[in-house]
Amino acid sequence: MKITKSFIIERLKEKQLKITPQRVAILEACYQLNNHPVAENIINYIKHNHPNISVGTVYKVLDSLVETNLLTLVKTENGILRYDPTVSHHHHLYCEETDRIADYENPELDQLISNYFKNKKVKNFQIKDIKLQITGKFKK
Amino acid sequence: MKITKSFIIERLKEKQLKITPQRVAILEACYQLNNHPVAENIINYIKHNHPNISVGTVYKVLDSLVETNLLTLVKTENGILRYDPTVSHHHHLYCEETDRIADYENPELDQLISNYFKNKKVKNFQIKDIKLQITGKFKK
DNA sequence: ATAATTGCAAAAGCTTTGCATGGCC
DNA sequence: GGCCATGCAAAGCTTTTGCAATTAT
Repeated sequence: MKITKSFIIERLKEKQLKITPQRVAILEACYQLNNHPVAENIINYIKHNHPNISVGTVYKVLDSLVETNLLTLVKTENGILRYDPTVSHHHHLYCEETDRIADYENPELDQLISNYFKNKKVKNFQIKDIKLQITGKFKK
Repeated sequence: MKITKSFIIERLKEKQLKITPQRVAILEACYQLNNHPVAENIINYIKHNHPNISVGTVYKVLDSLVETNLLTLVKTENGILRYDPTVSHHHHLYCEETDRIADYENPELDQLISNYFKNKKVKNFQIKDIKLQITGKFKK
């Protein structure tokens, strides 16, 4: 899927966010950077077009994009926030040797798990969503 | 399972770690605090017995406990490190309203998923481990 | 004895905040 | 024009680091 500027603007408009060059650039960067970027990755990526963008702005924009569900946060265990532009249901492949994280979609598997939990409830817990964190190695 | 001091010391010895009061207290705290504590929780918990323990020491000890696999890190999306004393294979229940995280074990489900991936490989990825992030609500 | 661990304090890293300025609708 | 977003810089919070003093084996 090719990410165009108008696609980005459409997403922002849907959420009634004002269209600013910074927001467009940041959301676009999240789509282009395919590795669930951290704030610094985004800043570097947009630096040539927005040399004066401030770190504070980037974090504020990211906050509002997460709040409006244009981005989601990725769970990690190293204490750095990473952002994911894919908001539809999917799982993550975590490389155990590098910091690479990839998306993984599999509706068939979702169905299997969902069916399993139709019969077997988790005690004292109401399930809303299940995501797999799949750890391993990417093949070269 | 009752956690005794000698149980803790046994775990440390298995990993050839020197037995210090700080290490014993910190590992014990991780077992007693049932909510995948952050460093601050641990410091508060052991404060009455170790009023002068230093923050730096706590982090260094936690590092070595993670390195020796006496603790694991929990994946979160808010950038704070949380520690888990259960190192055997298990999943996590994440409360969507609070920061509560609970362990969830289910060998039958593990089997189901493992069987599924025997036939259906993930492209360009060699799976080592699969954990579920189950989001939802704890029932009162 | 000696090698590792601790405490302390400083520094580092990431993120948030406040406020004046500027830009979008 | 009015309100919201941005830039800047300072502050905040969590975690790491270096080193001298202490402790476990």
